[in-house]
Parts: sequence; structure tokens; C-alpha cells
Amino acid sequence: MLRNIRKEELKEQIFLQSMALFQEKGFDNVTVEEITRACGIAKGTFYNYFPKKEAILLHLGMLQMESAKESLKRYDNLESLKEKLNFLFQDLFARFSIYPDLARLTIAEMMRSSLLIQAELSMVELFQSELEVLIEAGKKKGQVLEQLTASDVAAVVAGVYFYCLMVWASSDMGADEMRATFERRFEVVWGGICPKLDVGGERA
Amino acid sequence: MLRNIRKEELKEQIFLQSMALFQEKGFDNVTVEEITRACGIAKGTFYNYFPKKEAILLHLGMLQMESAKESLKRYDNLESLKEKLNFLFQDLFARFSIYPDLARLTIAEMMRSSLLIQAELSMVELFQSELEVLIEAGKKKGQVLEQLTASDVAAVVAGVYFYCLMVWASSDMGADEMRATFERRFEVVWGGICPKLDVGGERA
DNA sequence: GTCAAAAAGTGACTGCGGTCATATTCGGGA
DNA sequence: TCCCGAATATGACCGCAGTCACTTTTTGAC
Repeated sequence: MLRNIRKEELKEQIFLQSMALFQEKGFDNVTVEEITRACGIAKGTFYNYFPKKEAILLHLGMLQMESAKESLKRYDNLESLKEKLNFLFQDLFARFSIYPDLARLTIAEMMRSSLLIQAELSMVELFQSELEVLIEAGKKKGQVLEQLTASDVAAVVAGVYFYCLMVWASSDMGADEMRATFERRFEVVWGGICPKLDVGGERA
Repeated sequence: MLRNIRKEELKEQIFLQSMALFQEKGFDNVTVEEITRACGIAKGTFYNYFPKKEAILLHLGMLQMESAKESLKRYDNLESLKEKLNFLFQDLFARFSIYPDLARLTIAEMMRSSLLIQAELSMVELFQSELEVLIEAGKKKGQVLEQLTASDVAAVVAGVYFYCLMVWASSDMGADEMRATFERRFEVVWGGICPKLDVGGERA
């Protein structure tokens, strides 16, 4: 169907126009009518593409996660699970800091939707399951304590990550500071995930 | 001022009527006018007591945190930091499961507000700083690795806790299952916070 | 090319959260 | 007891997200 291509193109246009307006005026100061006017369509049409105004933010979050997942492939040859995870998170942080103003809204919306929308799979769960795959692989190579499940480890790591995102987004912390903060905290949990490596590692 | 007592009483009444209606009909199906009608006051008066409709949920969250903090005092004589934290979290989980339907909204609102409201101190930050006090005390007794800061440890623990809350609220998991899940994950991070105790502990 | 059914587009309309100018009540100084 | 400024209450009003009955366009079977 040619129709489907058109549809995707229009969705993309709505998304881009929205982002431009949001950055210019702030999310709350942009009305759906304004967005549709900028796209040359009627207000109702917007809702054929996004169920809510906030869904634009979710779309952004989804794109960022997907592209981070994409870039993860480049690190596939790395031996160390810890390094791999670190690269992944640094990538995600970098992506979020592209739109620092929208980031907090996006993060808020990601969390909100994962709590409130009874969709099959929320973004947060999706993210955790991605992590699980990595961790399971690392576990097979003996980089994770035997008695821990990949699911629990993924949840712990995801928890620390999201908490960092949250605190970052609600403060005036710079992206670099956040990265450093996350690394310190990741180090703490890693001690519980694979203590052996730490003993021979860089710690005093 | 007698006025202040009256004021607190009315605020409490608005809160209680709101909670009753929310539980009966669901948050989204209750209008502010309905709440005020139930209290025998005008719509505008509501906004003298709560800045937004969602602020009711924040108030609930705040009350729960405060009462958990209160009950924490009962555990003050416990020697082990780990146990203390565990009791605290079990307490909080218990409180959230009193209103299981509202819990997810409350949690969502807590996180949202901590991201979006530039208030002096968000609830999440408040919570973390409470944890810090406990952890700092534990550290002085040698129950936390020397090289870790109380702030980082508090953040890690809070991250795991909030993540559990999030996943619980967005699933049909029962309160007991959540508690067990949290304990497992708490065990993981604790391994990074104070590995020594684990060696002589219950693990294989 | 024709036509019917499905898909996509439309914008007037609704309902509600939140505001604000005005009215009412209170409290305490004289 | 009276009066005035401050605190509180009020409800008509506004703006906007989201809906829906209707129109236009597209598609593909014949």
C-alpha cells in the first residue's frame, strides 16, 4: 500500500513540527491546533496519528531507545559486560542531553505511561528486557554471580539508571556530572553483581 | 489563630472526600466540582487548598512517607542497617497496598512532580535525604564500605525501591510478590554496599 | 471507467481543569 | 460595640485537549 508510506510520512512531519514548536515555546505553551496548523491539517487529524498530545514525547523516547539499541551493536565485540552496559548508558545519556528541556518531559512521560497505560509493553519494561538479554549472555560467560537471575540484575541496573535520569532531569545538573554520578553508582551495584572482578580491579 | 485550625480541618475534609470518590469512581471520573459539592463548598475554594487536582495524590504520598518515617523510629534500636532499611521498605509497601488502585496514580504523580515541579524539595529527594541519614549512621558503625558516600548508597537503594514500586504499580503483581521481589534485589545491591557481611551470611 | 466500502480528514462541539474579579467573613484594635 | 483590612469563599468564565458525526479521498474488484 502506498497509503502506508504517506501515513508514516505525515506522522513524521507531525512529530518534527511538534518538536520544533516544543523547543521554541515549551510543551505547555503549544496547542494541538498550533501543531496541526503548522502541518496544514485539521486538528482532528492529529489524533489519527497520536492518541494524545503527550504521545509525541513517548515517540521521542522510543526513537532514542531504538537508536541506542542500534548503537549497542557496535559494542557487541566487547568482552566485558560491565563495559558494554556502561557504553549503553553513556549513549542514552548523550541522547537525552540533545534536547535537555524536553528530556525531563520525555522521561516523566515515559515513567507516567509505564505506570498508567495498560499497553501490552511499556517502554520501561521493554528496556529491562533488552538489558536482560545482555546480562544473560554475560552470566553465561561467568561475569555475573551464579545465584542471581538476569531479571533481577537487569531490574537493579535499570532502577539505578532511571533514578539517575530522574534526578538529573529535575535538577540543573549538567550531562557530564550526571554521567560521573551514574558511573559511581553503577560501580556500587556492580560490586553486588560480580564482586570477584572488583577484588582484582581498580579499587583500593 | 483559630482560622488555621479551621483551614487544616477543611483541607483534611477535601482530602478525605476526594479519596472516597476516587476509590469509588476512579481518579479520572471524578471532577473537582464533584469533590467540592461533596464538601459543600464552591469549586474555586478547592484551589485555595490544593494547587491542582493531582495535588491530592501528592498529599496522600506525603502522608504515607511521613507515617513510614514515624514508624521507622520503632526500629531505631535495631543494630543492623540492612534490617532497618528492609523494615522501612516493607512498611512503605504495606502502606501503598492499602489503596492499590490509587497507588499507581500516586506513584506516578510523585515521580512526575519530582520531575516537573520546580519546588524546593521534591518528595523523591526528601526520601533520599532521609535514607542518607540512616546510611551515614550505619557507615559510622562500619556497616557500609568506607569508600562509598552515603549519598550514592542512598541513591542506589532509592533507585531500586522506586523501580520496584513502578513495576509493581504497572502490573497485576500482588503486594507479597512485590515484597519478595524487592528483597531479592535489595540483596543484590547490598552485596555491593557491604560485601563483608554477605560472606559470613546466609548465601551459599 | 464505475461503484461501493473502507480509510483518512474535518472542525464544531463538549467537558473539565484552572483563573480571577468580586463578595463574604473574620478578627482584633479602638 | 463598631469598623477596617486581611483572609477566605465564590461561581461565571476561559482555554484547550480530546470527541464525533459527517465529508472527502482512496482503493481495488468488476
